Amino acid sequence: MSRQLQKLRTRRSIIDAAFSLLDDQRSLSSISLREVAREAGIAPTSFYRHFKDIDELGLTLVDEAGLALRQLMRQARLRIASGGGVINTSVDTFMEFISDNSNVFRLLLREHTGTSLAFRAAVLREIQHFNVELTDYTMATTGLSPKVANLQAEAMVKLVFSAGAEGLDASVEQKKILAGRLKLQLRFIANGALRTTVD
Amino acid sequence: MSRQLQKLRTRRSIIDAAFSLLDDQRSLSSISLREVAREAGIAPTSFYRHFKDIDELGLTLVDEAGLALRQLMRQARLRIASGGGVINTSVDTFMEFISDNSNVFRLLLREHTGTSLAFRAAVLREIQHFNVELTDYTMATTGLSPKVANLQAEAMVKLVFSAGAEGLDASVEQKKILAGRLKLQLRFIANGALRTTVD
DNA sequence: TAAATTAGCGTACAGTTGTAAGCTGAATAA
DNA sequence: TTATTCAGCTTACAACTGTACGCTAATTTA
Repeated sequence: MSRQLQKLRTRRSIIDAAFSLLDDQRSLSSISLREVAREAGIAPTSFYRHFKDIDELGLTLVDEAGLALRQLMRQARLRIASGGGVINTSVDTFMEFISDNSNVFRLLLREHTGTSLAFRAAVLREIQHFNVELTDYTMATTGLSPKVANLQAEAMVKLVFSAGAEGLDASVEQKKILAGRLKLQLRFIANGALRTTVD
Repeated sequence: MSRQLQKLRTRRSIIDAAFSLLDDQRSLSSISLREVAREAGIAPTSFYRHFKDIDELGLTLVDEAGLALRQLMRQARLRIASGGGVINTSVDTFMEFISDNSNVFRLLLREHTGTSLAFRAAVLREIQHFNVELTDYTMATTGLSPKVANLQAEAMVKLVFSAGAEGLDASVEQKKILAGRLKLQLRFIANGALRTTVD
């Protein structure tokens, strides 16, 4: 087998090993290099052939998680096009995502308020993507001013992420209730933004 | 000096030591018993005379942090009584709090999404206090239905905490901007809740 | 084919961790 | 006064950490 390909595969197995360790009891700052290496089936020192640090691996994981979320958004946009309502479709898509990729979302959630400045910044960048896209969408569909559209988008993204956090630990029925409540809260904001005078 | 008193003092110095270690780079799960003991000026094993675990200390810290926040709310209520608007006064009081007690708020924020189920539950209880009190207040002052009042309160608390998180890393000017934006977003919700039909 | 590169390994070390065991001296109780 | 209690200490140990160093074997290059 080609050397390059093998290296890529090992790298992937390190990344996968790390994700699998990030359950609801572990965070990036609490997994050790040796533990990741063990899970990936390599010697501790071999780790360094792929990443300078555990931190470099961490940033890679945040990037991958952000990418997965952005792909989710594209998917949601497709579903919106085929009817169902923006809020409904977006919330449902999002809730599906956190159920199917709980460790991925958990990583973003955890590191958003975590102990590493670099990780926090990386997660914030990903969230900013959401804010920008939702702001643009809002301006295009409602004609709200940039300022109001941005405030609305930011508030909505915060509520969605916050509900997602609750959803991680919730049962299926609880998630349904949660999604219903979230949709109403988002409508509050949408309706309120239309009628609130700014400045 | 009395033995009892001395024990209480040592206990306090352990708690204070722990809080002082919880800066923006450390969380409960990353501070060690030995480190806390070192900071408190006692031998590592003496720690056990006061707490069974590092976890027991952690729960104590969360309780103290929650208490501090509840005291803050009382203070805010007093200020509201003397005029200025509910949202304005509450946000300003809250922002002052996170500036003056950043490590206390950071603890709640961190453990809210942290790796310990017990800590997450403890923080959630504290947040629930906020939701309940704000729900009651909203029903009393606006006459909204319990359901809508609760949805509104929950959304508001989430936005406030989320803005608080951003405020921790922000400069004074940034905090002002943040507070202004938060106030507008809370008005969106307040206005929206009044006008959104539920069910 | 011969030489160079390199992914992965084994060994090793110093530093940290939690905590068990037992001692000491001072505050308290009798 | 004498006996008891107990907060805090010292010492000790096994488990774990990150990572430096040098070797091996196989792929890649010349």
